[in-house]
Amino acid sequence: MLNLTNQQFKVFEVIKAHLLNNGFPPTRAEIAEILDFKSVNAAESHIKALVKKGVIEKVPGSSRGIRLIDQLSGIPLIGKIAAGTPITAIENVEKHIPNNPLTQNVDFFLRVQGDSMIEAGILEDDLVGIKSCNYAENGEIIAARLDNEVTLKRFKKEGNRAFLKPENAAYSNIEVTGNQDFSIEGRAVGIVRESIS
Amino acid sequence: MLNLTNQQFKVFEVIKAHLLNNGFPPTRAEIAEILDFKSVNAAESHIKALVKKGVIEKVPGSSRGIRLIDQLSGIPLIGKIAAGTPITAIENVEKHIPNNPLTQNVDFFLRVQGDSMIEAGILEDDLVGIKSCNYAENGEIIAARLDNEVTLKRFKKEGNRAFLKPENAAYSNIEVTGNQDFSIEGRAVGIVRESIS
DNA sequence: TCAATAACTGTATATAATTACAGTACATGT
DNA sequence: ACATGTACTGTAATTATATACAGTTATTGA
Repeated sequence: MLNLTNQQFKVFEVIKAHLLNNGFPPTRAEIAEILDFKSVNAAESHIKALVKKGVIEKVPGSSRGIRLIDQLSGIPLIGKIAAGTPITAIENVEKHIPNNPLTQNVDFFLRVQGDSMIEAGILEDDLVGIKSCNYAENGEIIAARLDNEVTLKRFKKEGNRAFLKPENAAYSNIEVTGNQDFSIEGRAVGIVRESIS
Repeated sequence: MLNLTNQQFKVFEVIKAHLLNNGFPPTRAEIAEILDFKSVNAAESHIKALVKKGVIEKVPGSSRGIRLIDQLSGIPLIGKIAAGTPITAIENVEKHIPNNPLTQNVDFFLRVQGDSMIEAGILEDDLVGIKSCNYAENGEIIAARLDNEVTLKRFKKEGNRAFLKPENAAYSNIEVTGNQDFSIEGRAVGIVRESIS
């Protein structure tokens, strides 16, 4: 999204706002009027610049033929986590998913690897919606980082010991000790399954 | 949504699809071309009818000046099914969920009641995305209507017998016989879980 | 049987909109 | 010093689009 000049950003915002308020993109003349340009061509050349910079798309010959590329809005989907990177670092982002009412509490999605949570109804390749936080209540399903791997497990305290508990009888509990590099990335608040078999 | 004639509904669907695919509404000419009308005025008069019936809004003088009236866009979420009604009948619709790329193949969502599919990772209160169809391949998870109740089960053929198979050892298979009022509403193509416990 | 509505074709026109071209002015990096 | 980019004004042509009007055919409820 960067590289945009002030004016280009304003034009981008006008397009976005018009879409939100009206349900369709503005014309050059409408952009010019809103930003008080005296020539429609001012809008036109800003649009060309925005296309060049990859933040919008044009449909030539079509009235109002403007599409936002808007890759940076929406909720990031985290694929594999590169060692040593913050979880939402750009290199970890597989794609972005537009916001919608079903995902209002979700900060990012994690794609599930493996079947360790199968008994909680969470299958491989499911997208787990995660709300960022750095603590967890007993019994919550959380995304935790253990020695630079992010894993989804149920968090259990027993006395003064803490465990990451898979929901699959085939796996055993992982005890969290001071020897490990342990941190909580967030708690699971939803699931999206894109295909069913 | 009712009160719409078949053709009016088609026009409405074309507008919705165009918005989803292109980010802006279609022109009269585009609607006419898609639906194979030879006159743009066919589209125009359907639009007028849709406005009259309150499902779209027009911005006079504006190219592509069509807005969907909110509630009817998006994907219907079906709660309880009233006996004897078509599944997507308006009285069955709990709310509408905005379209998004994760739900591109979904015609409607069903809210899961009960735990009969728990071993397939489908839990109570999950929203199951359904793609409408009236047949099923062996082994697919389908939404089927049996004597005016809609149920989600795995469809199994064995020889010339057909079964609806729960994915929960506590339940037993249901055989589909000619004595029942049986029909297939669609097949499951996705899951959304709004909360996790 | 009449009026109303649906569902179109076909023609026409005013206006909405894109887009090219010709300028001006200023800033920046090479 | 010069090309390149930003940021506009102004004009104009072509095309895209909305929308009115005049018909036709078929269906439906009063």
